[in-house]
Amino acid sequence: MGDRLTRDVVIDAAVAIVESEGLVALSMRALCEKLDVAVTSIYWHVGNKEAILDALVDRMSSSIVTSMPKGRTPEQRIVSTAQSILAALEAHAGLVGIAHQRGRLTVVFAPARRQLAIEFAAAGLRGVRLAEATNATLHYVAAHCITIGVISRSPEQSHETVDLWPAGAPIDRVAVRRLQDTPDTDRLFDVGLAALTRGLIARS
Amino acid sequence: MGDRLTRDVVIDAAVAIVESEGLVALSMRALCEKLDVAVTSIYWHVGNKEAILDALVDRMSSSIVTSMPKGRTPEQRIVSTAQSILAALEAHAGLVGIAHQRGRLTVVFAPARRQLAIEFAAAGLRGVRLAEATNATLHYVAAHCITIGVISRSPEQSHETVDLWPAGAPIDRVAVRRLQDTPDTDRLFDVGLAALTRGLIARS
DNA sequence: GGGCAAATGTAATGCCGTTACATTCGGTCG
DNA sequence: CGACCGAATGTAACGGCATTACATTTGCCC
Repeated sequence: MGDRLTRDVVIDAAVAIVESEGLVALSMRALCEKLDVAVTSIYWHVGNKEAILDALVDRMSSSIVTSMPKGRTPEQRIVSTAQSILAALEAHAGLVGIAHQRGRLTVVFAPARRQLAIEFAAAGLRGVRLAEATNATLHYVAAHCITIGVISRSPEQSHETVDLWPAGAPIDRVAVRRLQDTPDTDRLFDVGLAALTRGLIARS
Repeated sequence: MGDRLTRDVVIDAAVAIVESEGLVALSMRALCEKLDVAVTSIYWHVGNKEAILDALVDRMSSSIVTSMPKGRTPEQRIVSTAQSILAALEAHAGLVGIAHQRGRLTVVFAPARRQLAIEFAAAGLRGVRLAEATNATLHYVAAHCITIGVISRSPEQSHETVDLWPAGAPIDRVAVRRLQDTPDTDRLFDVGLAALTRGLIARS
């Protein structure tokens, strides 16, 4: 009975719910039930569900630390940085979409953006090209995260296979087989990232 | 009074709602109100809201036509194909996310996937590398579409500017200024796409 | 102890998807 | 023609959601 409700307590409970049952399970009712408190108390302390989501994004933002990039060449360090961002974001997969919706992903990315820009500069890029390369890389990572998040929220994928190569096609059998089954998304990310940085660094 | 309700009529109305007021406005109640019919009639003819969404995705799938790729080099044709997919999907921006959730985006992409694979093959790629390049490019386009869709559904962006370069930084002033303000997403897509294809085609 | 604001609770409103049940309509068959 | 039966539609609810008007309690200060 001595325990007074605090904004922090509410946010803690929200984090707990999201991390154990996912973002969809986060409702005001579930929250007040977990806290054994009336709904209105939450509104008193936090205000809104929007405010709760904002607070969750804040928590995520501050808990994300991007490790130092590894590698000898700028290209390696760029890839390393992007991968470390991805790893950091994947730990809070459900929240990335929300953070993005509120334009907060930019803030979360700030250190990584700085790091990437330095590495692209070290690779010889300047001015507009430097800025565009940095932003394109960040956009690549962000888009991948959000896409994965959207996938993970859906219950079952249909996976209907479409036969692309009925007749004798101008593509070898190995490629055809690989094109049929659904690809590994992580692998896809790495392949794309490597190609993207290579293409960005290369002279126009 | 002679007009009997049909599945097609329901789907038509659903399309109309989505195209005029967006996907969020599509509720069973809004639908039956537009049709001047009881809710249960919709359930009788279509079944579910899930079924309605599926039907919408089907409509989108069949209405998407990817134009012939333009350009002389394979690289140009790959970029052209990806851009034409993007344009086709952006016409139905709201539905892309749903299609993706149900794994239907793969089906929608089928012709484009074929086209891309042929062009990558023309660029000299074979086997696993060919398949991976194709999938990575498609994933790039899809992820961008979904990301844009997520953005467009949010009311207002925060756009809080983070000052990245307080002290004398190893980056030129032009780049810094460009890195400060929020970039144009379409431009970002094009820059990334060009670099991605260049990097994918280049020898390992 | 009185008063006052902070904190919490009760109970409602209006959305949403969905469904149990009653009703009407249209055609077929005796 | 009229009974019948299933297809089609309507009524009215259920449970869940976010939110809020209003009453009530609690804790603290004077």
